[in-house]
Amino acid sequence: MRMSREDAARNRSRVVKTASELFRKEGYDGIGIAALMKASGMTNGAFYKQFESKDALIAEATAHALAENGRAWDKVLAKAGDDPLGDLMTWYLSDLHRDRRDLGCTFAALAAEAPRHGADVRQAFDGALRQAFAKLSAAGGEGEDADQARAIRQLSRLVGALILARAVGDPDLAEDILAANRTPE
Amino acid sequence: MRMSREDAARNRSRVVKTASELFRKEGYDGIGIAALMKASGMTNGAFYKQFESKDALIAEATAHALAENGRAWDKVLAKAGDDPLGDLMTWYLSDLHRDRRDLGCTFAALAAEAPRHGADVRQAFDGALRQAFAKLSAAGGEGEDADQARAIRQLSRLVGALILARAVGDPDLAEDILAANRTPE
DNA sequence: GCATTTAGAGTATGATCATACTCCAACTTG
DNA sequence: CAAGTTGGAGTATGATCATACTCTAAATGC
Repeated sequence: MRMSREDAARNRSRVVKTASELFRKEGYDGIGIAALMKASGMTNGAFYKQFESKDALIAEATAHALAENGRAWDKVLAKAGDDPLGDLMTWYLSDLHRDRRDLGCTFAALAAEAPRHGADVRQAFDGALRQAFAKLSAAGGEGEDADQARAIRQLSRLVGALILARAVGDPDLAEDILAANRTPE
Repeated sequence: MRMSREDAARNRSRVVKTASELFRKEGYDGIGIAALMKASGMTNGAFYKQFESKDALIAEATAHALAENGRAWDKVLAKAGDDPLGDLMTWYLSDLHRDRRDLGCTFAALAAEAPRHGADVRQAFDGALRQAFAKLSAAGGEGEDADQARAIRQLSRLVGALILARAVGDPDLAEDILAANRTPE
């Protein structure tokens, strides 16, 4: 039965949001259209009225997740004290962030799968990465926005640390990895 | 038709080796038993004579890949000059390594998928990570084997950098990420 | 307010998934 | 050399995959 334009748009957004969380949690290949639509409160029949293909949803959900991550960074930086970089790292390397892949950093959750996907997905990573570098650079202070290379190193380290801490079986080792990385350089 | 014990063992090893490469390239969910066996020169019918399940192969192939990576590190360190850490980083962050996911670092290729898999897979990562930390610590010199935390930071950064460089669409950005990380601290 | 459009449900498609059989030639064991 | 064993081929299973239909009630456009 037909919905109003508003309802339909709301439903569509819900699918993108649900997909952005389930892809982060289960991987792009780990969740199918039927399960995705069910988790969004609809049936598979509705999917192709809203999206061209699963690949199209992957691109859109990835961009959505990356934008949401960017807003989360801004929020942390907005309420940061006199050491914004330290606050950002503490938050990023928290146990909570380690345990919530579905709502956490998309770089850590999905960047490793990006090489197997289309140009639109990769370009979303390009843009989000450049923004993250800029924010880290600004938060670092010292050389103002000067040292982009240092920001690149810092983000690389954060992403690697979160991925490794999540991969590990021994919780103590996971904690060691996070703790060792809670330092600016 | 039955093979000799030796032939059967050789076939089994070939499946593990092929799987270790194809899992790294396509992800654990990105390749099926039939395709895997075909790539190993056999048919799916033979698979369950050698392996308990796909999960069992995942654990074995992951351990194999990690062990092979360890040997590659040893080889690089063995022929290193007076800056073993620098040589290791240059090799790890090379364009060649970025482009060959199938033969490259298993941390970068599969650690992001490990949280969705069994204890045996995660434990393989535990052991391989501890070995990598020890090798980095030794290669770093200075405080001898003292500073494990620094080794953890270095590996986190290497793994993150390789993942991000592979994810990106713009080749210049990928190169910037690799270049910025070719520095010891 | 009637004709047209459409979002979503329901269902069908053929491919591929992991797993489980049967069958048999050739190996191993005695 | 005969009997017993087994690795691999071939094939079958039922589930799930992405995608594509039909149908219908309700929203929109005139």
